[in-house]
Amino acid sequence: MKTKELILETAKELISEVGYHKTTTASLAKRANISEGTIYRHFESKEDVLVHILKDLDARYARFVEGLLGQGPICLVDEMLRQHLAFVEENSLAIKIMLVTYKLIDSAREVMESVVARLSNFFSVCLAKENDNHRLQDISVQDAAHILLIFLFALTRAKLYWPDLGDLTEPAILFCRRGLLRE
Amino acid sequence: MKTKELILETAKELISEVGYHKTTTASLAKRANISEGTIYRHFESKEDVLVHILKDLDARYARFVEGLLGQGPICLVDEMLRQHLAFVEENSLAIKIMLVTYKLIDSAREVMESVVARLSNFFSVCLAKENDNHRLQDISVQDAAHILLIFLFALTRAKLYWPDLGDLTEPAILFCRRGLLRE
Amino acid sequence: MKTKELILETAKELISEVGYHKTTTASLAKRANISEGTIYRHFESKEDVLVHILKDLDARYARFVEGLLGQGPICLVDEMLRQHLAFVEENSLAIKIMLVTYKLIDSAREVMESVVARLSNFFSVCLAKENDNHRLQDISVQDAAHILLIFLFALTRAKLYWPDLGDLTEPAILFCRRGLLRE
Amino acid sequence: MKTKELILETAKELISEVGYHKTTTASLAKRANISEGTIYRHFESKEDVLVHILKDLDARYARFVEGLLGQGPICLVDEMLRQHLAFVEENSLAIKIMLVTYKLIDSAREVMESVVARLSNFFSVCLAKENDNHRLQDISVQDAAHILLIFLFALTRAKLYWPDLGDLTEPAILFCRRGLLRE
DNA sequence: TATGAATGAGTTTTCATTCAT
DNA sequence: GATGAATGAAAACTCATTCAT
Repeated sequence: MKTKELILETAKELISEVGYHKTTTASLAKRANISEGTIYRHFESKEDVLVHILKDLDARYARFVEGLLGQGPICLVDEMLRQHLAFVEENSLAIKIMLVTYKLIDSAREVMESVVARLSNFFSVCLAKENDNHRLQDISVQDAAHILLIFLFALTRAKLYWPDLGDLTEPAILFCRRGLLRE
Repeated sequence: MKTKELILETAKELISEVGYHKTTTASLAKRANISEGTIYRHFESKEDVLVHILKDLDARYARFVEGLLGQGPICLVDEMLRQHLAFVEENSLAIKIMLVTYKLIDSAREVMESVVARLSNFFSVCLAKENDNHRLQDISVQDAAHILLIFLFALTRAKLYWPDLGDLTEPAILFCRRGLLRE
Repeated sequence: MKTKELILETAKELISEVGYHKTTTASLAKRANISEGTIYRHFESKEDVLVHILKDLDARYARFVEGLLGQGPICLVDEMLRQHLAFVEENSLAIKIMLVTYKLIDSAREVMESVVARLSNFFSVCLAKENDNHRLQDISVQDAAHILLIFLFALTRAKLYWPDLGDLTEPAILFCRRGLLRE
Repeated sequence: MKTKELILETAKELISEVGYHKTTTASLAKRANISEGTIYRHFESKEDVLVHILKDLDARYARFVEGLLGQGPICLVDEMLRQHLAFVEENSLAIKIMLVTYKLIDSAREVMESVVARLSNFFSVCLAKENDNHRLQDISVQDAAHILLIFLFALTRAKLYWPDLGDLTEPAILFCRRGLLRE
């Protein structure tokens, strides 16, 4: 693994464990078995490390959504949620970081907004299709997209932060179908 | 206003605006028009200020839930969500603080867990009643409670952090009723 | 007890227990059940409290020496040491304070010097008498006085700080007599 | 000189001059011509600097005693005192610090106790030999060891803090021999 | 590229002292 | 005389960043 990647991976672990402010450049260097100075050979600042982690997440998510949309016309609520939660699982560390930093650090907020915009747009597209098929309950596509959006974040947080609640995926999918779609 | 309350109110503003770590005792003192030393006459440490804010929120929430449960046998999903969101509005600053600190500061996590336990218990009680009346869809009371729990937090976050999404209260209530209850 | 005395007595306890720097005006006020401001009604500063304690000790010691010298021509080494150690016991707190502060606080050093001068002079007078009676070993009166002086301080410290060593009074007196006097 | 040693040497000077509490990290850094932060690269805390000074003294003293005991069976009171006072002269700063801090700072007390234990044990061994040769006056070995112990500390303090008294080494040795040993 | 010692501005915290009541 | 809240200067300590090697 290249040094730069090593720093990023280590930072992901550390920040998701203890938070951005409690992750010091000293602790990061120690955990990665490099010197503090080396961090600054690869990144402009501590915040820059964070930005790289989040920008990378944003890019992965962009590819993920592209992949989903390219799969064809099928775009069911079930599938959408299931796949998203799989994405969450694969990118849990970076997502954890995004969710706790976007209110605290400006550069993180921008990335969060980009992800949210992409996600929101994706849901709108999918739900518009369902609406065309008259499968949507009487709710505006936009409201439905927003509700789906925040509900997905809720599930994400449940998965990442409250694993004690158990795996809510299946009942949640059922709940969403009933809540949004006609039989 | 007593100095102690002044400090707490100012801290609520400041922390909810810029976060706990960026709120320094110096900035807090300046905003409250007191000296830094005065903070330490009333609180043991900076973290103690945070704990007071959150413990106070926990107490308010306990009273709120007690009030709801005391209102009588009526305990509909509609009402539950509406009242909770009103509570959120009235305590928006402290709730914002709780939501961004509970993953970062141990003492905040404890308060969060207390609030969640109370809320979860409340939802279980309410949904058990709906279940007795055979109004609950085929979903376990516990799963339903958990889903309601995380969805309420999602709505709270939407209200506090993403006001651009507009007021989702009514569509969200409809969504929940459809998702959880029979006609 | 007058407030001023109460403060002095409490300060003696506290300073001899934890030292001058760790004795804060807040802890002193709390232990004495008065307010911090009250200390400043009776003393100019925290150091002034210390000075009063030590000046008082100095005065007591002056009276003590006067008493000894007034007792008549008898002035044996035995008696001198025994009486001094009794004085130490009666004024243990203030002496403890003097012994740990005289190197650290200027005003304390002055008092210590006064006590030492008085003590040294007293020993010189006594030993000069012994010398006139040809009871002193071949050692100058001054050297003998100095040795007695530092040995007395050593015994004092042993009594106050190393009680585990047991009561060394009697063997110490024997040691001194053998060391300084002819049979 | 390495920075760590520079800090230790400077701290020795400063603390022995003005005391531990009046030695601030700022004054230490200034005197050593380094920044305050540098102190904390080499030591965990201000107290840790003190502990290093005292632990180092303890180690030196251990080596010194080992050296003395290894010199062979000769172990006369004269020699013992003379050598110890030479040790005091060579380590005057650290010893000064130990003598004024051991009542005030817990970690210093521990080191003092270690030194005292070593010293006490050493004196017991030596005096037991003198006793075997029937050279000891009628005094228990333990009492004699304790008296020698406190008398040595008295001489140490005289040397370090009351140089005005002149060099008492020779009369003090004579005094001890007469006080403890038979002709 | 990598190091790691050094920096210094910034942070929390302490505490003797003051002063309006 | 007594109070105790408020002060502010100074203390210990932290940490992102730099730079000579």
